[in-house]
Amino acid sequence: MARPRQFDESQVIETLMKVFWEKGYEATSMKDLVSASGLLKGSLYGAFGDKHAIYLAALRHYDRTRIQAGIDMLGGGGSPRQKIARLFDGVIESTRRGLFAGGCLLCNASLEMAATDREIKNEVKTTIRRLKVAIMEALMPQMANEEQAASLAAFIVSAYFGTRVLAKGGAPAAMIGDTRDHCLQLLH
Amino acid sequence: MARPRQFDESQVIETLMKVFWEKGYEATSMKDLVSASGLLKGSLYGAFGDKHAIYLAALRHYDRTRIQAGIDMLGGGGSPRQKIARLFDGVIESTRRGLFAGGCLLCNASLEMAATDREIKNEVKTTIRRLKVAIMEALMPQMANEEQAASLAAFIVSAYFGTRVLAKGGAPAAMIGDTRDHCLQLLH
DNA sequence: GGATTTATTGACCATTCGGTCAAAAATAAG
DNA sequence: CTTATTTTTGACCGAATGGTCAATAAATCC
Repeated sequence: MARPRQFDESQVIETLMKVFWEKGYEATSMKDLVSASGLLKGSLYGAFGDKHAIYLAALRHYDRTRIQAGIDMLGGGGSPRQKIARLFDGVIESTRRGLFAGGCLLCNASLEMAATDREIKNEVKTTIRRLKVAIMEALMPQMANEEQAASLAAFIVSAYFGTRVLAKGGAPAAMIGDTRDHCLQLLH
Repeated sequence: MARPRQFDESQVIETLMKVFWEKGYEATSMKDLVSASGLLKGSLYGAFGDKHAIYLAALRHYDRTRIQAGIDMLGGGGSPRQKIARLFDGVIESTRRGLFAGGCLLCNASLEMAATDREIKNEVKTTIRRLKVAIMEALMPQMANEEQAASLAAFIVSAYFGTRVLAKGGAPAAMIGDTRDHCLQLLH
């Protein structure tokens, strides 16, 4: 009954996300998004809405893919200690290789946007909670009770986010390794 | 022999810094800087250079004042444990009161600018090292050797930066308290 | 007071910004 | 084929962007 979309929405949002991921919200122009996606402005507005809506969609896509990948890693086999180690090893690995400069989109969004943008802040808050709960569940086998797990999980999220700041700030990979080691030390 | 400046440079840079601190680099316009400082564009360019140079000057001012204030706190009396506790209590305090939304300018700069701006990255890297060394020295009395102190300091910087991300992302103050407690736990 | 030097001022610049819209094109239903 | 519906397209918009500059003003030195 009508003309169909000539692109795959989820494929396009993956591309758009990467632009925001690398450059941040303000430094990304609609022109950047247009040329990265291959679509024209009108199509982007038609499919996703304005720049802000695209950013929000990108952030949700990041949650559904990258954060979920981290959570999946936590769900795999091994001791709590091994699971948490895997989380940090991902950062160390990508710092050593130094290919992609985006860091963590969730952290980027938290610092660039959350203070002035309620909608983004809510999204960030929700995703942080999701990650914390997943870490908590990974820890449970070794914990005396839920409160203990929750508080250690909060701590690990902090340390993890801290490594993302350090990594982007050009700190040596050894600092991230040190952080990892001390976190694991808290798991006996 | 010539007309003198009609403003106090260091007073103006304090004001300019606060604008970048709250809004970030890209979201801050020259108009913002003009109206915050009370100066006109030409005077700003004459005294500090272009927008990028002003940002760099602001970052250095942040190092000289706010980071130095943190370092001074570490230098005061008390056990290593008490000194580190003070560092985190500052974040918890300001999170609870929730007055100023800027978070930590050093973290903001690291995530917004360091990946794409070599000059900013160098400044960030230097300041992070300065902070790490200060923490290290605060820890020394309780450490077996310098390497141990260095690695624990790296870890504390990570956790500390992590709390700045969490705080801006709207995480509850309790999460920051949990982070603090687990850090202190590593100091006997 | 005249000369010299620097700071201030505000008009001005080209470019880019995010966003809109009417016309054209493509599809499916009748 | 006609009609109805939606997407695509690219020209277009006003506003805001970072930055420049010539004219003016204020100070010091001789």
